[in-house]
Amino acid sequence: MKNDNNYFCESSAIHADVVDRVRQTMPESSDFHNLANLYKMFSDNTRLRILWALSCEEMCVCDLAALLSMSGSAISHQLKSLRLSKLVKFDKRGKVVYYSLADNHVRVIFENGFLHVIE
Amino acid sequence: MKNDNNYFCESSAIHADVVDRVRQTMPESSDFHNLANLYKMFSDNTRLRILWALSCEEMCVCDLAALLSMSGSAISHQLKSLRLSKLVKFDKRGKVVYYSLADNHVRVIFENGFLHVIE
DNA sequence: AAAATATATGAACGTATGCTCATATATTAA
DNA sequence: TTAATATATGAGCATACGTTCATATATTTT
Repeated sequence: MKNDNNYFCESSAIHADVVDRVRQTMPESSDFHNLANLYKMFSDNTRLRILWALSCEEMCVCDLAALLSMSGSAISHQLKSLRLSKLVKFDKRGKVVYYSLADNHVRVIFENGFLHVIE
Repeated sequence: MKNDNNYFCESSAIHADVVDRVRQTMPESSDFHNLANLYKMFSDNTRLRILWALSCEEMCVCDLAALLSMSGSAISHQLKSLRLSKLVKFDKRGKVVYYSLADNHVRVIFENGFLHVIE
């Protein structure tokens, strides 16, 4: 017989003490949500290269499109995500919009990531 | 008239010097690929909570299912991804499989992430 | 004012992703 | 040996995501 409890393993949770202990120190749900969204920005090749480029120098949309051999539209869409996540800031000068990193956290996150990847 | 060059902004790349400079220091394509895949593991709420739980204590599939109120199947599928990414290791004792973090890099990545999220 | 340029954005489309469900395998218990 | 338990896995499905395309807006150039 398959009842609801089966799915949640309650009738047989092998280490209730472990589960309880971990549960009590769990960060808030919203923290995980925010963290997942932050890492999502780093989980796409295009966004990753954009962030890396901006960690070198301020660049406009057209520069980024040329650097990555992609359409300005694709770059612009990704920049919108990065803006919404507050990872980049921009400065419009004439008809050109210059993007740069919002703060240095991004650089730190990069460094740690590369450390792990290179091993 | 719309030609191929339009899409790559070559005819008008506003700052060819900047683009060239950044291009020359670009990491290899495979590095970005690996890094994106690493962060992808951290970009999902379920995986993030699994990793966090395992950063506290070694846990079996059933424990994790109970902790996160999810099916063992869902947990098992995610653990497979984490295994393939070499972020977790496991130890089968009897019919129970105990999972734990593969190394301490995961903890470091977590700490940096939370720092940014909390601000 | 009209044309050209840089960027932004909504819709559409194909692909990737995460979960469920059914089922398989391995181990222990009866 | 048979039943029960813990985990793994493939197929299917609904949703999310990233790019293209068409088009809009803002600014500069002619």
